[in-house]
Amino acid sequence: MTQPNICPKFEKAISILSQRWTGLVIYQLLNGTQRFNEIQSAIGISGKVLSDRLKDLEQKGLVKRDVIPDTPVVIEYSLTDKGRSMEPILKTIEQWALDWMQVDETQQ
Amino acid sequence: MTQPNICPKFEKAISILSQRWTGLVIYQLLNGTQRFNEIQSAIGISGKVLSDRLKDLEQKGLVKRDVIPDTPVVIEYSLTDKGRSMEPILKTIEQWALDWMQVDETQQ
DNA sequence: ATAGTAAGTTACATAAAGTAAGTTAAATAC
DNA sequence: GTATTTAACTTACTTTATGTAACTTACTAT
Repeated sequence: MTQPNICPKFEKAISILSQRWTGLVIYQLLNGTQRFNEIQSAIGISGKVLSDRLKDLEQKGLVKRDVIPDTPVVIEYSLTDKGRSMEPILKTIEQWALDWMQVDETQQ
Repeated sequence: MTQPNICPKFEKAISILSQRWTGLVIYQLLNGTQRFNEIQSAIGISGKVLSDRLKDLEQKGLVKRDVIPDTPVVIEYSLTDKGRSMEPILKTIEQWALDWMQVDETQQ
């Protein structure tokens, strides 16, 4: 047996979540529509990687990018239905974190 | 605002899950105790990275490594209680995958 | 003796992420 | 009206993570 035997849908889902920052970006957008710099300062991601992630998430249909023709132009990011459907996943992780994670310096 | 304002426990939890392969390794071990090569061939991970991940998960208290003094020696990996406590997370992801993921070549 | 298996490790190559400076366009600030 | 600031990125470069393939060690089977 050299071929993986994992459900391809599950594999795809977990490959999304296991990309660094993706979970945090979606978690952050669960709070509602936000602008680039808001997301960036909220989660402490670099502009370059946030830009990558947002493009990727948009392309995957999880995030919507809206250009508001204000002056100057404003760009708003929000979750699509598909994006919002990940809420139970993030909430389950949140609960697990509260139950099992301890924050101290001596343990990584 | 330049500092992140995310709950540190949540951040820690999601940093575990957003490390490539970690979710799949735990998911795989939900099926019960397994040996190195079993995990490797089941999920299609390289020996090097699996070795890294198992050490890491052991150090985080999620995975237990048992040396069975058979001849030749057998090494078994299994989840600790803490590791098994991630089951709801993985199951939620699994359900989401069934509901929302489509597997085809035209979409990434 | 020779080959095979389990559980890794090592050396090297490629890809992803981080850092910091630069870009564009419009909006104040002086 | 020139100079600075802000938003939303992009570019160039460095560091870290991951992948690939060959090697190791200890035992077993042929």
